[in-house]
Amino acid sequence: LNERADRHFRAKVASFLTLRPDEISFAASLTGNPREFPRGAALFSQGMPLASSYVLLSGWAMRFKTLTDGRRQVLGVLLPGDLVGSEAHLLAEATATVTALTPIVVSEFRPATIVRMFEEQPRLAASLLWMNAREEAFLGERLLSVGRQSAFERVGHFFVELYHRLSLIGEAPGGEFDCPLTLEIIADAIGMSMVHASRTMQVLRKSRMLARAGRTVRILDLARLERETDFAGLYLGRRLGDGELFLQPKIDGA
Amino acid sequence: LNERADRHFRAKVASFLTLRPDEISFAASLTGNPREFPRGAALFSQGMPLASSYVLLSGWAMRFKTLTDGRRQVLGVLLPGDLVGSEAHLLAEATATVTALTPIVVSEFRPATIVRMFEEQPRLAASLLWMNAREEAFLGERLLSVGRQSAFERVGHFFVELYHRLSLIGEAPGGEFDCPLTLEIIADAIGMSMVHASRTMQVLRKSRMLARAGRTVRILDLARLERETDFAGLYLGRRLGDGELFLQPKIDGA
DNA sequence: CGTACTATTGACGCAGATCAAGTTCCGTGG
DNA sequence: CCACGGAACTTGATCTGCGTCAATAGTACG
Repeated sequence: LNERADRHFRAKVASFLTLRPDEISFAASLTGNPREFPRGAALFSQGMPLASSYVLLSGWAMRFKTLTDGRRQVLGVLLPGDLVGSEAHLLAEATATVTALTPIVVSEFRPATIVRMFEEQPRLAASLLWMNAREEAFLGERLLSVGRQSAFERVGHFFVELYHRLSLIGEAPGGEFDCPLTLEIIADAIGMSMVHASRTMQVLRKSRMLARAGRTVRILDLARLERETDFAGLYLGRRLGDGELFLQPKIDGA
Repeated sequence: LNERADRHFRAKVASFLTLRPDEISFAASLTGNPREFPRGAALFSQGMPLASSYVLLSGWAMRFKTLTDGRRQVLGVLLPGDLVGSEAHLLAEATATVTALTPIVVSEFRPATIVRMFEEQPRLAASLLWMNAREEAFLGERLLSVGRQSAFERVGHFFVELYHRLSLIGEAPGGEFDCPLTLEIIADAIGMSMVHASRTMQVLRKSRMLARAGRTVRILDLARLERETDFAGLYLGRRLGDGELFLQPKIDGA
């Protein structure tokens, strides 16, 4: 049960570096101690000091911020294998709220584990930095989209990114996936109103690129969608070789 | 000359942890090898593989992304002491372009230096993660602002953040600072048109909160500006104690 | 089988984009 | 020292993408 769930996390780390046996066992200590949360539960909230970090083992969650009058911006959707809240230990408090979008299973671990990792497993520590860099790249893409794209482009771009991330963990066979996001959440992720998001989804449907019926989303024309939304790729990065800690660039600077 | 410039970087790291002598000398190896770029020069570009990372020693730079038709989104402004491009080694390529907004001095270092840091100086490696987390927090704030705030709030919020960051490095005495950003750049940072940014600046000026004359910006009423733009703080985090690597939270999770 | 989400549709209004002329501010060279 | 040319900025007029409001209709679940 837990065995299958933590596969996603290890697969994610392994997409960055080839794990050695000792590293696999250390990584396992991050994905032990499973814990469940019901749909709607908050793992932690904006402004709160944080006691633990989590690996999301199964289910979906989202990270969002709110203004004092209630306006909300979804910063990102968290999928199985994603690390949650590791950055909030470094800052004094959580800068965003994380809530479960479906019933979820997470693995909780204490900051002390990260400390040990930095001291004993530098390669795993580097992969933490890598995950962080990846998150930041997603945020940058979203900011570009929200700041400079039309409603049509924003919606399309959002779903293309989601599709690619789900594909990586084998959750979008045949371009179709189960999507527990409501229109309101989608709207809050791309910075527009729910009403307009609804109308824009219909344009996408009518132009035969993307269909959403109930919780099922189907990508109808990926190539066109990527072209018309200026989708640039997932920025996953190259894999790390067996011995190396960081990527050795091909071009050497003086 | 270089001595004074690298103070900012060390001060920044030191705001996270108290550097030990060996750590200071290691950090110095990051700020050696200074190199100059003229205004407008690109350190690296979106899509390019990266050979080096940089510490910005003096001057301003910006990080931005563009869509294929030329629309531009500024992701952030880089100030003295900031780390530039460390994440791009982990991903295959730079996800944004970085250009100099003034003549700048940077210190260039090779990825191998980061590797050594992870192996020999875990506390410094952790501070790298901290800087990354801080960057991500800024990006999240910006996304909230661009996605959910009015033009007035966005402009105000942008300058309040800038003011606080400059204050930390002692570059905004008396609420006044030199700002080499053009209106067009400001507009591209907050996702609006230059014309509207211009009009909005005038509203801020007339309401006696913020004035911008030539390259000089003066914060006239910080408290009101922070309140009306829902500014939440800089998320700098607590300082690390002498022995510890990561923050030990006060509340212990099970 | 009602109560509460979630989504759709239409009407209307406005914040902010776009277009088009200026104007001011420089740095540069004559 | 002044004239010139190009940034950077301002101002006004007009337009439109998207927000807001409001009513309706599925859907899901207890």
